[in-house]
Amino acid sequence: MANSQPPKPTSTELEILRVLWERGPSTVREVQDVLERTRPTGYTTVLKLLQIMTAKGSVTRNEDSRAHVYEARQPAENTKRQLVGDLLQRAFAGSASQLMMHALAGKKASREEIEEIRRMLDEYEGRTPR
Amino acid sequence: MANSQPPKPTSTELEILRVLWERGPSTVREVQDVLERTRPTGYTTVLKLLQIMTAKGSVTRNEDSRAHVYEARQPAENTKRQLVGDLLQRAFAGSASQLMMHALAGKKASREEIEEIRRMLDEYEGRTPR
DNA sequence: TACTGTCAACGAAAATCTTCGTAGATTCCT
DNA sequence: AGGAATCTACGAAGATTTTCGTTGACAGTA
Repeated sequence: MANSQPPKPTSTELEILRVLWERGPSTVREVQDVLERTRPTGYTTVLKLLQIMTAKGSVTRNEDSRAHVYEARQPAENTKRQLVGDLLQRAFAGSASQLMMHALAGKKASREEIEEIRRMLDEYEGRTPR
Repeated sequence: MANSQPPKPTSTELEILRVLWERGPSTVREVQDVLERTRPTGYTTVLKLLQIMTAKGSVTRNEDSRAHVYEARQPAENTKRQLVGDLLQRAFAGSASQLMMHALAGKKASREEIEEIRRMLDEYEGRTPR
C-alpha cells in the first residue's frame, strides 16, 4: 500500500488520527495515554493499529529512536474533507444544503456558530465569484 | 435487537435504505433491481442484508404476501441526522461551521446552493430565537 | 552482571461486514 | 399434473476491523 491517497480511516483509526493531529508526531505510548482517558485501550492494540495504518499509508513512522514516532500522513484538513465528501455523496446526493440542515437539526447551535457559518459562506463566495 | 434507535447503518445498508426511502415499502426483488443498476448485486445478497437489517431493527417486514415487503423503520431525516451527528462529533468535535467549511471545500457549490444554505440559516435562527 | 521496565513484532482470536450457494416451499404456466 | 420461475431461510466463506497475549530485544539501574 502506502498510496498517495490513503483509504478512508475506520472509526478507531480516526480516533488515533485525531490524537496525532492534536499532538503532532507521537509514540505509541503517547497515543495510548490519550486514548486511555476516553476509553480503555490496551497498549498493543494501539501499536497494532499504528502498524496497520503504516501499511495502509495513513501514517508514517520514524524509527530513529527506540520508541518509534508516528505521524499522520495527511493533514487533518484533507482527511476531514474526504470524510465529509464521502458522507455528502452517500447520504445527501451531493447537496451541501441538505447536509447543513441535518447537521443543525441535530444540535442547538449558538448564535455565534450561525454567524461563523455566515462568515464562512461570504468568504467562500468571495473565492469563487460565480 | 429491534431497538427503538437502530444502530448506525453500514455503507451497504445505507444503499438499501436509500432505495427504501425513495421507493417506499419494497420487496427484495425491487430493491435488488435498483441496486443492480448501480452495482452488480446478487439477489440473495440483498435478501440477507434485509434479514440482518430486520434483526437490527433498521427495517420492518410485512410477510402478508409471499414476497415480503420491507420498509425503513426510521424516516430518512432521522437516519441522516444520525449520520451527520456522528461525523460531526467524531471528526469535528461538534463544530458545525467546521463541518460546513470542509463540505464546501470539497466541491464547487453553485451560487444557488449557497443561497439555499443562507435561507436555511435564516429559518433555523427563526426557529431558535437565542 | 542481574533485575526490571519498556518496546516492536507477530500471530491469532473475536467481532463485524459482505457476498453468495444450496435447499425447500410456493406460485405460475402449459 | 408436471416443470419452470420465484421466494425465504440457512449456513458458510472471505474480507475487514478490533483487540490482546506472548515473545524477544533493548535500556536503565542496583
